[in-house]
Amino acid sequence: MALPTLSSRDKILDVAEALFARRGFEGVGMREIATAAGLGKSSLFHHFRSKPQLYYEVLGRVIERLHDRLAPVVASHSGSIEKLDRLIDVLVDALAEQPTTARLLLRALFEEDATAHDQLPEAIKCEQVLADTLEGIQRLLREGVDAGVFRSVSVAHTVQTLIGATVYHFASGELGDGLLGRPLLSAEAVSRRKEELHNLFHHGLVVRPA
Amino acid sequence: MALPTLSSRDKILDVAEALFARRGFEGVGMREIATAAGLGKSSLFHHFRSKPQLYYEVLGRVIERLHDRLAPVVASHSGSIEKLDRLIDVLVDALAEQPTTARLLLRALFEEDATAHDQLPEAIKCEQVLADTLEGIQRLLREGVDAGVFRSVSVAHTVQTLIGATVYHFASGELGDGLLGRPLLSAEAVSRRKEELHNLFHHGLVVRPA
DNA sequence: CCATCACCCGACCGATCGGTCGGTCGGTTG
DNA sequence: CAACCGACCGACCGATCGGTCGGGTGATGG
Repeated sequence: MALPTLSSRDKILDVAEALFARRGFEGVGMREIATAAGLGKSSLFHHFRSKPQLYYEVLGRVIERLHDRLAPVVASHSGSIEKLDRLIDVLVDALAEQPTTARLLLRALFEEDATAHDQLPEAIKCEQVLADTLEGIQRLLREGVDAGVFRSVSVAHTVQTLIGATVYHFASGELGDGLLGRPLLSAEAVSRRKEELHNLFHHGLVVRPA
Repeated sequence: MALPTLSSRDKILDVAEALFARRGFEGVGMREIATAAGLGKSSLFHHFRSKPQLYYEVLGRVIERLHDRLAPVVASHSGSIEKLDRLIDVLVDALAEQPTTARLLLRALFEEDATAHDQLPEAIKCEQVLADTLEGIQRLLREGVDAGVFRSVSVAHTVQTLIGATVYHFASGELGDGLLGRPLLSAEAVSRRKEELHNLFHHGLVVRPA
């Protein structure tokens, strides 16, 4: 475990990410973040202008991490089915590796900005990268529909289904099959989830009558 | 619009439901709820013991409303496929009719209880009814799998997919197809969503090669 | 006519919120 | 040596948090 004495700024971002993921923007105080990072509260404001700015910096990191993994998939030159399968795999992998991602992303996707933080440059960039990522997925689906490989669907609806089925799955308790409560992010569980989604999108749930 | 001068208690519950759905437990103050209900803050504490108690009373109403609509479906004596279809229809209808339901439910499903509210009797009842509802859906799926009508799946995973695909859809902005931003809860949009889900679970997304 | 009651309110409480201020410390620079 | 610097901190600010308290009001009923 090489701990290269990571800078205070990164340390703050890390603990803030964990806390915001768990309890949301309003549920976490700056003092709590500071003590969790081993600093005084005032020191946070040396590195970040305000609480919203810190929040969106955290969120931006998360969204960008995800974007960087998804972008090559949607930009690749394979067939629509393989692209969809790879998208599911990469998405599930990314969400499983960092448990904070799903929760922060889910909050970002459905939560309203109580106070108008939208003018923050960090918030604007977040929204931009996120929109870009989602639009990439839409394009992937649209291509498949145009090529006749996918059924004619509302791609917007399908994206939401895909997001809901993945992000929500990892954001919620991940109850697992029989092993209630256990964290259960084993490689086996992850590949099981991928298989479920592959099958659902390939064949649906209902067994073919013939 | 018959306004039967609904009791202050119900008025409080209504406005609190709307506010909690929008900004979550931590994001809403008692004073805001009070003024929105046309009362003084102290009056809230005449009807409800504490803020968590009010929150879980709100949540309980929502969950029970949903439970009451879903229970007859899972208890009915039709085939698994029809049951699934009806489940989707009823679920989508319920979420579309009251936009607060999806958001409150989503929060309840994935948010952690920051402070241990779990000892509240209202919270316990919430969790009970919710667990009962989810278990009913699991039973529905399990029956279908046992009867060979559904593919062999992890029913827990499938429930989460179903929840994610419906609850998340209505909790998020519901961007709609091309009409960005518009509320768009028209009957047409709702039945479109049902159709998408029916098709997904019946056939998947990929067009059959033969 | 008076007691009771549900209902409602303004004033207030201690705690905590995000954020500021003045200042200390250790490490470059010249 | 002095001058400067980023990192950090304790003390403090006004505002707001959930919650309490005592008292007011209007309808009810003996």
